Amino acid sequence: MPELPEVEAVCRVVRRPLRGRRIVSAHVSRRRVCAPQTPEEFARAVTGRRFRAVERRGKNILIHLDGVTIWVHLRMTGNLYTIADARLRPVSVSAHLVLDNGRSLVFDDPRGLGVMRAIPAERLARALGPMGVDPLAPEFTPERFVALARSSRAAIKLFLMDQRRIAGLGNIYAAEALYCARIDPRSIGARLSSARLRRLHAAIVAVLSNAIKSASLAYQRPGGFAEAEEFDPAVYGREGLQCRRCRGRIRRIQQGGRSTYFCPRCQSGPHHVRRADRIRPG
DNA sequence: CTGCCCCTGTAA
DNA sequence: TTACAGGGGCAG
Repeated sequence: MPELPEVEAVCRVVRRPLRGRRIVSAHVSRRRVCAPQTPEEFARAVTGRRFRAVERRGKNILIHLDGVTIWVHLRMTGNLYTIADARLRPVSVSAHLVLDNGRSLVFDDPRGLGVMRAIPAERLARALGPMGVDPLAPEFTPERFVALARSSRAAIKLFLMDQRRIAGLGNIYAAEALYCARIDPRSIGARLSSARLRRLHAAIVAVLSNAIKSASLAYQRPGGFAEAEEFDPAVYGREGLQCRRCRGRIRRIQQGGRSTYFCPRCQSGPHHVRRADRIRPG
């Protein structure tokens, strides 16, 4: 379930119980989670090391030990938390680390799509691959955003979700930000005015900051944030329902193989490229 | 760009 | 039973 706000919440929650602790042992119950490393290699790489810092970059969690970083990506259903007794861990746990105070850090992931790998410090940047600017970092300025968006010929929602451009926006908050800024998700970035793009920039920051607040509050107990979720989307998952702003009807379309929700009445655009606008090849 | 894959759970 | 799910990587 996690997008940037939930990943940030996970980091905040896990920071305190890990502070100063050492890893006594590591156990992988789903080989895929640390592939292409073997569970043995993973365990060897992290056992005995001490926690130094927990950092978020986009939707990635970096748990820095001395000399090695545990790279965690929660994907769709991953969750990270500590429990008092590893024997009480749920069956959906992909891996767990036993700490020197007896507690355990568990990577709970029902769908098993998540990733937890040990990366030596010198190989970290390469392992993470090309990553865009984090929308909550100071470098995420309106100017930078406008320039980025202006250079994109993709539909604006796909652009927002491209982690190589902006790291951290996912399907929910991309849709919510576009709704907030009243921009049609099918709009082409390069064709949007800088005024509208600046509005979108502000919307992204506002939507994410707000979501972090509710995610941090909601995510306090093991078991996940799903049931505690207080955040109620304006468009996401509301197909057929009434728009709260204009009483239009929320629509669902497909973009990049995923659902996009928006209000066709109050989210307008320079629209997706129409046939008539295209220049004939040849 | 699209479609398919990874995997499991849930709802219609 | 099918469709869909807030992730991303890959092939075509």
